[in-house]
Amino acid sequence: MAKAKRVLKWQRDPEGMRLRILEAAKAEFATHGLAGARVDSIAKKAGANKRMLYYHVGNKEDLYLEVLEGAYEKIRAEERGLDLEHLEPPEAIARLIDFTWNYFIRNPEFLALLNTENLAKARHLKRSTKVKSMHSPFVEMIRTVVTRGVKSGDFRAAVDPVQLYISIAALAFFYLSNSATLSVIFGRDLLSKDARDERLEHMIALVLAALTGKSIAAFGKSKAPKLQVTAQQAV
Amino acid sequence: MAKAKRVLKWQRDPEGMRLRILEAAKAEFATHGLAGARVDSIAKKAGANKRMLYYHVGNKEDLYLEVLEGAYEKIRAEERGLDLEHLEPPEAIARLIDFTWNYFIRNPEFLALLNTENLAKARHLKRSTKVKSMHSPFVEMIRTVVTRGVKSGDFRAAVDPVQLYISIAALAFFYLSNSATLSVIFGRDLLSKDARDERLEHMIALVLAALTGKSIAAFGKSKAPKLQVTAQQAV
DNA sequence: CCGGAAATTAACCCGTTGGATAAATACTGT
DNA sequence: ACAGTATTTATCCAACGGGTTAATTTCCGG
Repeated sequence: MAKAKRVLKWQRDPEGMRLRILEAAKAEFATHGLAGARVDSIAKKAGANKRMLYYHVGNKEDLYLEVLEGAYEKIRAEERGLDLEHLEPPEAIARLIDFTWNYFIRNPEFLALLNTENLAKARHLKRSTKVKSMHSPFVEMIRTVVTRGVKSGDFRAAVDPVQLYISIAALAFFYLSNSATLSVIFGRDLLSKDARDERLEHMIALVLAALTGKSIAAFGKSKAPKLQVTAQQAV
Repeated sequence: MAKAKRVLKWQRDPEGMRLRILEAAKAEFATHGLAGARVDSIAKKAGANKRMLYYHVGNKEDLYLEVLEGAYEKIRAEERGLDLEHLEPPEAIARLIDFTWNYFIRNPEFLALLNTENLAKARHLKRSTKVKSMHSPFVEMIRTVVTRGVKSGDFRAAVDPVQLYISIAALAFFYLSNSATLSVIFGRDLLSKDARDERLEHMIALVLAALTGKSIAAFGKSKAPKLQVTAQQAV
């Protein structure tokens, strides 16, 4: 009877199963893209059966969309916890950059998912009702910081918050998302601790120098590490 | 005899065929990624037969690598024609940004290919002998511009040319590569003529303001359109 | 304790896809 | 001309992969 009885049958756990499926799917889609992802592989990783995916979520594309929406929800949630209102404008921008950078580092699948979705020309995102509704009041948050900075004299000129946000995301996103090819091209490991610190410093220096007019050298060394926004995990 | 004789048999054209295959492959890989690309589809688009791909290039991955190498060669070639040496440092940087931006716009497949390769963790690029040897003397070109700018007093502080190059590429790359999702999120068409002009202006303003210390507003409106670097096609 | 719904498994279906084989056709040098 | 090679076409196939069907097991309300 020792081995004979198999593994105590199985237990029911719909919610848990659903989560495990989505988690496994996120990993799979992130590493292989939409077309490269294998449904069977997701099932196995989730400790499930292929049929379960269809039972709990839907077909491959539904699954993918759900994963994508989840990813957006997660970052937006963390962003909301940033509250830049109570910081001096330059500090606020620095914190935003720091957060964005570290979020991307902590969640590499997010980068991959976005790239995958853009390869698909945002085909899935377009048909998503959820995501469209959550276009963050984040832009407003940034707009406030910028105008506040201009008034206080910290910033020299107003900047379109959308442009600024995209630029900040760009500086971090591109570096991390393309670190593999860039590392080969430039022959240096761009993901080493030192390289990452240097990059964060550079980004903050670049943006703040542009906004404040102070020398790009004024934002060196000390700044970045100090304000480490690790932001409470929002899940 | 009018229709009977078919289409005059066929003509031999190895080089032409090879080019058509690579061109078709570039388009296919760019739109569907590596896993999503279909060999048959490439063949059809090239006006060829699947067997031809294997005959002239090799299997799917070989084909992909060749396309990727070609893409790198092309941009490096155009970059070489930029000669920033004869420009005032700020002009040189502006021109570099302008060129990068317009190159990306003219060659959207390049962006997609890079993303695809990064999804694959640069697996193919690593085993490429060609690409590694051509890591542009481009970095040196930029380094020269920067140090020249510092000496002349145009720039306030020296910046690591690699960081600067990555940042410039980032500002353009991310915006264009992610325009699909960003457009959905922000609810505006980021690829309209106006939006593109605005973006170019913003990028130049941001980088030059950071480097020179002049107000971010000083680089408005007029600058960008004037120096249109369309760069002679290098193929 | 039992009947039925919910959850899970095992097995199969069938179009697709990368790749291979073999035969046909054009071209080249001699 | 003609042999030999380079190029191209026409089929074929085994594996894969998404999706489905049907049977099995757990659980919950009455």
